[in-house]
Amino acid sequence: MNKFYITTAIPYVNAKPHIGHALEFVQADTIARYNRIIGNDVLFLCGGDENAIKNVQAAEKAKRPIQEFIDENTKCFYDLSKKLNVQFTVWQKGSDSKHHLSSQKLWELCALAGKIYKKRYKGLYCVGCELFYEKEELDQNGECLEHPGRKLEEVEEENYFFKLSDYQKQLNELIETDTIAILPANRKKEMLAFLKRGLRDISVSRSNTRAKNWGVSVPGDPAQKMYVWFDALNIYQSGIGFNWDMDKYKKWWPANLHVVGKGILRFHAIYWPAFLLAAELELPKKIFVHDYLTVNGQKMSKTIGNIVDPIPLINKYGADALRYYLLAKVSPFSDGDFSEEKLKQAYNSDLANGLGNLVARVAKLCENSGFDYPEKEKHVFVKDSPLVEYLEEFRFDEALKLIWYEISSLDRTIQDKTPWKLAGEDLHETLLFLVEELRSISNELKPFLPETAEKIKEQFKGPKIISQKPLFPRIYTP
RNA sequence: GCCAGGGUAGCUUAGCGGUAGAGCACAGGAUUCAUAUCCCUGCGGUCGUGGGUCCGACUCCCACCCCUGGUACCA
Repeated sequence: MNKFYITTAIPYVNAKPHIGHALEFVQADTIARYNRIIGNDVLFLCGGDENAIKNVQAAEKAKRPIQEFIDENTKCFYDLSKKLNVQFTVWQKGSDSKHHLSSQKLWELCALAGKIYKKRYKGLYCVGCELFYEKEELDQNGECLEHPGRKLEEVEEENYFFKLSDYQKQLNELIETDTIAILPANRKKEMLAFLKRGLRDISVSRSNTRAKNWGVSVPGDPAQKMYVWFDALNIYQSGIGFNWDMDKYKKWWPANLHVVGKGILRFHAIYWPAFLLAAELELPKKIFVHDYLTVNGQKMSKTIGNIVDPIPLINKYGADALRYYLLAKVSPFSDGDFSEEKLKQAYNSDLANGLGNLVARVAKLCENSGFDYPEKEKHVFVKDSPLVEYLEEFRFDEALKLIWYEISSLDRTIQDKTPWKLAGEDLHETLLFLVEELRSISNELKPFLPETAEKIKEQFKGPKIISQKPLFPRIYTP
């Protein structure tokens, strides 16, 4: 049995989850479930990036105590995962003291290796945003886009820096040779292009004042907090015991797969491996980079007010319906679009008329026949089969297309054999074939639509098969 | 600005030198085991725009337009 350690990105908890988070959860869960089915020992981690300054700002805006605000938002993400049947094994909070100690250990290892040093940093600071900006990021008046009319201050601060520049050659080699594999290939090229331009050292700490005294303290310097990414990435290690249960850590590290959105690839492909190299720890094996969801062709944004909350959709259509949409109708390697209209369409044509109707008609035929259908075990994830290849390449859309082709083939077979006109051995043989095919389909659906797969399995396990209420009742109203 | 990827029927997309394929949606027909379902047939494309190469281009070359991402110490 091989171990398989998979992570999603650690969501920011400054706001409630949206449908984009659901996309990543479901993609990663499908990979995790697939690995469990083929017999791997799986650990599936998510958590909350709770130490970012933006969380503090969001809490202040909401006039709430920080910890309370964060705990509440974190719970929303956790609840979403539950509602989507996403089976995380570990949920690591960034505000957890174990995580703090673990991150301090990582820092100490980097410092011990001589890769962290102190330097004065001078930059243009926007008090409104509480962020530093580069000159190129500002408008023609030299003011930040969010706060026009407000002058930026030149702030000088002493920070700790990480010697990222030492790792350019090594990282290039690691990515080039797929020692750290980045999928799809154009994302790998993007990172190689980034490396080619040369790496600068990065600041990895903030003054307590600037961090609003929130976050992980720098070891040996209580006046400074860690740069959020330094500790956020380390959630992948702190969640599995780094510096608090080393046996557990040794069992699971390194990560076999990080699932991330395209916007945070650099942190995972460049910074994270560099920190680990400095600390002389092992490196993640693979990074799967998905794109984003638009809504009705528009980018989701608070300003436009088109953020889609997945919870009501799950309540209305069911977790598997949303899972189906996100996996089958969104291309994993390019931006996909979401609208409730499209979800409803996919629900009615593919789930209600397709899978659901097929299940209903076969069940009724079996019930009417009065025959027995003894259960047989069958493996569907056969090495080198197209379905497995699609799964290994994260082509969930193609994988489901394949399964839906089988569904419509079965419908055609039924049409062709007209079992309602048959009797005796002819009928039994035909129905046995249909039942076996349906059992295969339910097995194949397990990583994608776990609840539905289970229902079909139960209904068709035999020996007696009877009709039950529809899996996906058709939806007529808007 | 520069770099990478993309623009194919209403929607999602396959094809990447030899008279455009699929699914959904839509229209008609047939059937009744089934969730007004399923099955069959049909409708629907000057393949982003303008040039060029070639006997022949969605497919190769050039220019331009639009979309997405990257272009670091914001996430």
